[in-house]
Amino acid sequence: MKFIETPADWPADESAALAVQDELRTRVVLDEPGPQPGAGLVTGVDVAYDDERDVVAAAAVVLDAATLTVVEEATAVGRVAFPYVPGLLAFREIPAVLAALESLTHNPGLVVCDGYGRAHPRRFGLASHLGVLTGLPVIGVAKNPFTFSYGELGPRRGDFAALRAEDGEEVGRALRTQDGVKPVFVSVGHRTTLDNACSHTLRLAADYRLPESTRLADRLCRRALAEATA
DNA sequence: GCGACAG
DNA sequence: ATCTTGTCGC
Repeated sequence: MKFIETPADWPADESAALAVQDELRTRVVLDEPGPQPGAGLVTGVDVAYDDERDVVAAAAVVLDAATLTVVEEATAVGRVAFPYVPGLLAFREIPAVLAALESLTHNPGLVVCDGYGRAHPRRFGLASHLGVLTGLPVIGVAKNPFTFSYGELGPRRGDFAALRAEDGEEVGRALRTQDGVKPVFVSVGHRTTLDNACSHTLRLAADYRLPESTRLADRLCRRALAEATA
């Protein structure tokens, strides 16, 4: 377990955070295919909060992409760095996630996080932000649609519908990972294509609606929070 | 101006 | 995210 250090220059308010997003968004790389689905390592990251006690816990779980076997786990705990503001989630989660990722001994490979990447009001959600700061390929898999809408999609695993911005651009996809179950919302963060992001998501969600990486990271950060709070 | 709104 | 019991279904 590692202690979370919030960067000294972390934005203190919403307008400062917006300025940071505006600057960093230009550094997102979208012309790389990214890791091949099913090969190498995939790392799930997640964060849990106890706002009452101002405590945050993050977890990073490294999986073998082919077998979905756990290769390594890391956690970090500390103080909450930013309030939850829709559109500024990254400022709340990233210091904790970075701390967890930094204590890993393995190269994370593809990082999978909760939330969005390009499917964001300013095209710079958590997955994009994390990607730019680490240089790693990152995708975002969210449980709920944000401000974007999507059309009807088939009922079977693998069926999907585009998540489109006002200008018609496809910023992500609503992807059905299990037959007859509510879809997840996939978008590119950094250094991957949307097609590959969806392929990875489907492979990781072999048995449940959510990717195994997120399920394991979620369990681990909750456990770390409980221990830190106890 | 008001509401909606990833985690 | 988090607060929380029972309950419907395989």
